[in-house]
Amino acid sequence: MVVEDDEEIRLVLRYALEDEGYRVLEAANGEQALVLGHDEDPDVLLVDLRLPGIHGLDVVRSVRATSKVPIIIVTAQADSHDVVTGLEAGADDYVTKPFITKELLARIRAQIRRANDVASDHDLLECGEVRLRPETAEVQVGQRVVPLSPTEYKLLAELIGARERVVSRDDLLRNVWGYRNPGDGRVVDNLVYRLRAKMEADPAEPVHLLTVRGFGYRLKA
Amino acid sequence: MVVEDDEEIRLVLRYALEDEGYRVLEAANGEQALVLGHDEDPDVLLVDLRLPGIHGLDVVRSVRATSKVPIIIVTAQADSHDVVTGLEAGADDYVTKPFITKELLARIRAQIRRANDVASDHDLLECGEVRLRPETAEVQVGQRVVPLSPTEYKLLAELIGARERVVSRDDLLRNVWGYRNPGDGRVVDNLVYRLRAKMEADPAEPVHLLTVRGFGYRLKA
DNA sequence: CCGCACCGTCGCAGAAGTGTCCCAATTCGT
DNA sequence: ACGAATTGGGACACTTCTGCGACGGTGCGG
Repeated sequence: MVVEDDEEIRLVLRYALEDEGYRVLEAANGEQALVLGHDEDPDVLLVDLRLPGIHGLDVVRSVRATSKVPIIIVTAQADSHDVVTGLEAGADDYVTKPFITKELLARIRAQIRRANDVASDHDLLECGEVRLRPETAEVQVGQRVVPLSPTEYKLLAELIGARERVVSRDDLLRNVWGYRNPGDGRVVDNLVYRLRAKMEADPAEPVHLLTVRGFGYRLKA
Repeated sequence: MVVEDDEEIRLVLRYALEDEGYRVLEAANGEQALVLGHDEDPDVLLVDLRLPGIHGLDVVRSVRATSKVPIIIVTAQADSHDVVTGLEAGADDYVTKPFITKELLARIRAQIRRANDVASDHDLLECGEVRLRPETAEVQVGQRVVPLSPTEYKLLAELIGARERVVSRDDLLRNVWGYRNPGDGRVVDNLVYRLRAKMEADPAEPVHLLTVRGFGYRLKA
């Protein structure tokens, strides 16, 4: 995704990137960037620092707050203060305009390569003995590894995201099933039952996925 | 490790780095760099391109041939050709003299951080027993070698690129077929079926190209 | 001790996801 | 032009997932 207010530069970048086989998203300002970035989940961000509205640095920070996507700053001046600030805000690299296309492409390739390497072990979601593996859609409990169905996966991800806090049935219905109105049968209980059958050694005596009577469910380390 | 023939710059770097708590090795030329690097196995290399004797680029290549240690090029001129060549020789980053110490330090930190994350090789076209041969467009599975059609080749290349991670049908449609919008029939399943017929001993019980129900396909080593 | 709310357990049927095979359209070499 | 290889689409069967309801057990307050 290219975040850049100057249309001419955007086009130059688009053509250069598409020539290399990349799919390109364009954002002319920070707001667009945040919305588009959230919806489309791009593989790399090229961000101009000088943007109308939200400053590029804030875009970097906002994105970095929720994502590990590689961010390359494209800035008009070789201002080393901006660069340092940018890198510390979470950017991974930078180039200064006027940039040499070939160099930019090399840097993009490098970032993508690195992101692929990092992705595997770095997204590891875990809570105590329970480890979720996004790369294979499996749970590992102790030494045992079990494949999960899509719903089971989402449920467990939600619970792990809450660490050891209780998550109510309503919250689960909303975030896993996408329901709007609460109280929709016993879908959650069911899924928990099935999940326990997979990940608990003794499903009748769960040690990882606990019930908190009257409130919901939670994980325990 | 600082590889730099100018003693003054070496000292500047040494002091700056030691101030940050790093331990610094110095090499005044390429030969020293290779020997010292081999014996001491440093965490980061700072390499000047203009060296007496062996050229810095060749140092980069030699080191990169056997190691993944982060290499940062320190070059006297902002010559973009050198930079591109350097990055393609295997360097991870560069700064140009005169450099701002704070920026250099930020880049070193970034490289160390990223080196800790990296785990696997990436341009290797094999995964477990499955090995792709670009020059003949064939797969080798164990001892058996089978020719592939163009689409089969691309599909397998995509899967191998993902190592053992799951790849969704949408991703495959995008990256192998070049589709833009998801959900286009069952082309993927078909290709997988044909690929399994070629590379699996028992296509009904695949051991290499696995289905992850609800998510996509993945390879297994 | 009793009743109630809450939860575990299980069976069932429709829905969704895949494997398998066949066919037509296209491409390419002969 | 003809045939082989490739490839996308579709039909059908089969497996797995998933939502729902029913039943019974358990904890809690009166």
